[in-house]
Amino acid sequence: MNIGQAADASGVSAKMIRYYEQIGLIRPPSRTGSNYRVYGSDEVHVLRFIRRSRTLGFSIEETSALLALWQDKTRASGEVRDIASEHISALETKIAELESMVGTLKHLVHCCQGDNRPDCPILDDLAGTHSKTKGH
Amino acid sequence: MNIGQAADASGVSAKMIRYYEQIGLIRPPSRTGSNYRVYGSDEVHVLRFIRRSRTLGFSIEETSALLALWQDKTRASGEVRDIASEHISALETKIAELESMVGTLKHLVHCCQGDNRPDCPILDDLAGTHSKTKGH
DNA sequence: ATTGACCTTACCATGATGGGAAGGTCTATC
DNA sequence: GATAGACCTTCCCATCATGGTAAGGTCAAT
Repeated sequence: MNIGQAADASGVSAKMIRYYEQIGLIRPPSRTGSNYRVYGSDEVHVLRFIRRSRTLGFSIEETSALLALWQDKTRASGEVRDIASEHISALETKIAELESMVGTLKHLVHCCQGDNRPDCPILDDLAGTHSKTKGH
Repeated sequence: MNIGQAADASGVSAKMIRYYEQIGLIRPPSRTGSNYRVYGSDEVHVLRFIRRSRTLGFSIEETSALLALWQDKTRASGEVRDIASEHISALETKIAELESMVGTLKHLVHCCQGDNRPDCPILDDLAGTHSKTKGH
C-alpha cells in the first residue's frame, strides 16, 4: 500500500503521515526499491487510532502516550483513564472560558442598537470607557 | 513613556506591542534621539482596546476591524454588531464541538474500570474495535 | 514513448506569542 | 567621571499541527 492509499484508508493526509513519522509518533515504514513508503493494515490501524484521538482533542503528546498504552499489552487501564480525565478537565475549563466570552458578547450585542448612530456599547466596552459591562 | 511602561499600563507585553506595530495593527510611535519608542496615553488606550478585544477571543484581524470602527467617528454600530454576532456564532460552534468531545470522553471514562486489567474501553474506542461508543 | 497520477525531499507559511543573543542607552550610586 | 544594572533596539528561532509548493523521480496505462 502506498502512502496515498494509506491516507485514504485511515483518513490521515499523506502530509500528516510523513509528519507523524518525522516526529517519531509512528515508526518509519519499509520502502520499495524506488524509495516509496509501504504500509500494511497494522499501520493503517495505528493511523486510525491517531486520527480518532486527535478528533477527540488529544494533543500529539497525549496521543503518543495513549498509543504506547494501547500497544502495551501489560498496561493498566487506570493510566488511560487518568489521561482522559485530565483532558476532560482541560476541555471543560476551555468551554467555561468560551462561554464567559459568549455571555459578555451577547450582553453587548443585546445593548447595541445596530443603527447608524455612532454610539456603540460594544466598542465602549472594548475601550473600557464606562464603569460596568455586566449587570442590568 | 517607554515601551516597558506602556506595556505595564496597557497589559500588553512589550514583545506584543512591537509585533502589533510590525503587522500594522498599530502605528509606529515616535522615537527618541536614541531610537527608543515613545508612547502617550492615546497609544495606551488603543493597546487596552486591543487587549480587551483579544481577551474576548477576537482574532487580530477582527480586532483590526473593530479598532478601525472605534476610531471612525462616522461609523455605524450595525457593523460592529455584525462582527460580534458572527464571532458569537463561531464561539458557540466551538463550544458545541468541545462539549461533544467531553460527552464522549466522559462516557468512556465512566465505562473504564481504571484497574490493572488490560481491557480498556477508552483505548478500544480510539482503536475503533467495537461497534458503538454511545448509547447505553 | 508519452502522459498523467502518484511518490520523494525540502522549504515556506500560518497565528499569536515567548525566548534569547548581541549590542546600545539611561540612571543611580560610588 | 566610571561602573552596574535595568532598560531599550533589532534579529533570529521555537512553538503546534497543518497545508502548500517546487523540483525531481516512478509507475501504469495508452
